[in-house]
Amino acid sequence: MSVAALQQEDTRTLVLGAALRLFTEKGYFNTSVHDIGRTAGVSIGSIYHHFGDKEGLARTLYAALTARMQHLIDGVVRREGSSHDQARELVARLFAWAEAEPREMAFLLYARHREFLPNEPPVCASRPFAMMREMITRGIARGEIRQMDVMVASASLFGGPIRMITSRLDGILPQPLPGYLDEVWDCAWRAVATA
Amino acid sequence: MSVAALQQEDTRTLVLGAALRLFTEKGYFNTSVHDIGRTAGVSIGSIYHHFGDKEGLARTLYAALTARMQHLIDGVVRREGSSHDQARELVARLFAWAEAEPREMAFLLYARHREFLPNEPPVCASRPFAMMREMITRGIARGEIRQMDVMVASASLFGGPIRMITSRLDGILPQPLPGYLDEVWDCAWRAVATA
DNA sequence: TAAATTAGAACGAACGTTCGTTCTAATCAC
DNA sequence: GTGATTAGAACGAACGTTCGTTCTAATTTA
Repeated sequence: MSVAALQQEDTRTLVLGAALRLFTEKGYFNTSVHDIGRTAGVSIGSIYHHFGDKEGLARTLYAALTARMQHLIDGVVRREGSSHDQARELVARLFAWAEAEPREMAFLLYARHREFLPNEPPVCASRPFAMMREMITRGIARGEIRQMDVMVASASLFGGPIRMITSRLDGILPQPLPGYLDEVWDCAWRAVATA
Repeated sequence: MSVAALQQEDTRTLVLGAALRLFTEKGYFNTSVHDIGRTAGVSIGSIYHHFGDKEGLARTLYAALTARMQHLIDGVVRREGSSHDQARELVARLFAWAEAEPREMAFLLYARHREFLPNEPPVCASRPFAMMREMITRGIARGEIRQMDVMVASASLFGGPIRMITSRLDGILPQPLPGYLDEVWDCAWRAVATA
C-alpha cells in the first residue's frame, strides 16, 4: 500500500472514531459534521470526500460494526458443540466485547438507527438476531430446549443477558460484565432448558 | 371548569397527542414544532404559550407517561399476594398496555430521552425500574426467588418479557402480546424461582 | 373594556452541503 | 536523474435551507 493510501486510511479511521464517540456521547442529531471534523482533526471537505454525506458516514460506521458482530457470531457457530455451549459462548463474547468497546456496543444496541438510516432494517430483523433464533431452533430439535415458540425462547434466553449489557452501558452495574456471567447464564438457561 | 379552561385542556391534549405520534413515528429530531402544530391543528404560538419550548413539550409528555407507568405499578404492588403473583400481574399489565397504546410504550421504552432531555435520569434508573428491583428483593427475602444478585435477578425475570414487548413494537411478533403471556411467564419465572 | 389566548409572519442561528483551490505524491518524458 | 504532468486527497469559506423561537396584531373571554 502506498504512503498516500495509508494516510487515506488514517483519515477514514480518524473520522469514524470521532463519529462513533460523538454519536454515542451526544447522539447523532446533536452531533454536527463540523464537530466530527474538529474532533478528528480533519477538514469538512475531507469527510464529504470520503463518505458522501452525514448519513453515509453513519451507514459506514453501522456496516462496520454489524460486520464485526456478524464475525463474532460466526466464530461461535463455527465451533462444534451443543446449543447450550454455543449460546453460552455467544453471551460470554458479547459481555467481553461490551466491556472492551462499550461505545461500539452502545451504538449497535442503543442508537435508534431507523431515525437516521431510514433504509436499514431494524436491528432485531438483522442477521445476528436471526442467527440467535436459528441457534434456538436447533436446540429445540436436539431436545436441549423445551418445545415452545421460537420468539419466546429467544427472548427468554437472550433477554436477560442483553438487559445486563444495557444496564452496564447505562452505568448502573458496578462490576464488569464477565463477573456476572455464571449467574446470568444459569438463570437464562433455566428459563428454556428441558427437565 | 370554564369553557375556556376546557378548550385549553383540549389544546394541550391535541398537541401532546400529535407530539407523541410524530415523535414515535419519525423521532424527536425529525419532528419540527411546525409539524406538531400542523398535525394538531393548533398554532405555533399556542404551543409555545402552553409548553415553553420544544423540550418542555417533550418533558411534559415524558412526565405524563412515566406517571401512568408509575400508577400501573402502584396498582400491582398495592394488591396483596406473593412476589410471584405481583410480578406476573405486572407483566400482564405491561403486555396489555403495550397492545392498547403501542405509541406510549414505544416512547417510554425506546426513545433515547437522554438525547433530548439532558436532565432526566436514564429510564433504568427511574422509579418504575427501582420498584421492579424491590419486588425482587422481597421475593428473595420470602424465599420465592433464589439467593442472587438483585440486578441479575431483575434482568433475568423481566428481560424476556420486555424483549417481547420491543419485538412486538418492532412488528416482528405476529400475535398480540397477551397470547404469549403464559409461555413467557413460565420461562421468566423458571429463571429465578427457587427449587 | 381589560386580560388572556391564539395566529402566523418574521427572525436569526445553526446546520448540511458545495465548490474552487491548494497540496502531495506518483508517473511520465527525455 | 530532473522537470513536467496528473490524479485525487485535503481544505475551509460561503451558500441555501431548516428549525426553534419571538413578536405583534387579532380574537376571544369574562
